[in-house]
Amino acid sequence: MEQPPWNVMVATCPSRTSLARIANKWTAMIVIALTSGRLRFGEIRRAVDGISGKVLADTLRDLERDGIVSRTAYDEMPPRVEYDLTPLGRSLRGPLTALGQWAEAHIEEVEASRAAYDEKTMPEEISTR
Amino acid sequence: MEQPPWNVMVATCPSRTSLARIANKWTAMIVIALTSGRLRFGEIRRAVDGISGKVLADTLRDLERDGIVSRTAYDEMPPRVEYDLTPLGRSLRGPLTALGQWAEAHIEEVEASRAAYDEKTMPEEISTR
DNA sequence: ATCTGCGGTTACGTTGAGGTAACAGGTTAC
DNA sequence: GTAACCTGTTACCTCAACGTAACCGCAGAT
Repeated sequence: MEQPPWNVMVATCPSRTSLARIANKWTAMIVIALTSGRLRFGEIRRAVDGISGKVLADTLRDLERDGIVSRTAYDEMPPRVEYDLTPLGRSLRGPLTALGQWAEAHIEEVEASRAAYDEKTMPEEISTR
Repeated sequence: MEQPPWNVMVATCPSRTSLARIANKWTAMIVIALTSGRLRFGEIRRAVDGISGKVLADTLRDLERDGIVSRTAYDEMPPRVEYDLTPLGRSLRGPLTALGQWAEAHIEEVEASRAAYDEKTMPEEISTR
């Protein structure tokens, strides 16, 4: 395999648009949700607590367009559509679940750091306890 | 290690704010840039091509607040400030560099998928109606 | 001394992401 | 029949992220 000329650190490189798509909280949560298998729209919406229908629809469309997620619409009534990770999308599970687990594992450290930072930079007013 | 009660899939869980911070294109690129070692503000700005001074300053401040990046200001003239990954930040290098490499490695697949998607969904010409 | 240049930061205006709520359309209940 | 309901999508409006450009403070040049 040749070394590709693509470089996300170059502003005009197309790979940066791809990085922007995958380095995104909604993308991360949707991919994490789909890790356990294919899901319907409503199921993803319930799995990714707090996501609005619009954002979910938009993000899924972008992910489908980029070949990360597959969309299968069944012509029945009421309408049913199932989403799944493509092989390409499955290759993202590792890094993205790692980010999710990192956020959960280190939130206490992060919050402690935030408290120390705020204490140091802001005059002591609220909190103090 | 006990299993933490934190869960990024729950909208109100504090870990989600942390996920939002790290699942971000600017964060990813800055961490990638700092992977090779500590850098000054201007050096990061040159490394992360196209980032504006404001966004770089804001993102670095947030990363410092979260304990991911350390900031060392030298009291000399002209002013000099160096940024480095903390141990916590170093634990992000793996997943974030993986995302960067993914973007570079799969951009051709992604672009092909986009082209196919656009071809399929958009008619050749705009149907004037 | 004043002028110029650079590193880091901040004020302001614009754009685009995201939330709200209504919609399409078929199926069931009446 | 039609009225209510369910799934996925879309129109509209708000607000925060982002880029532009000016700013601040001092060193070195003139």
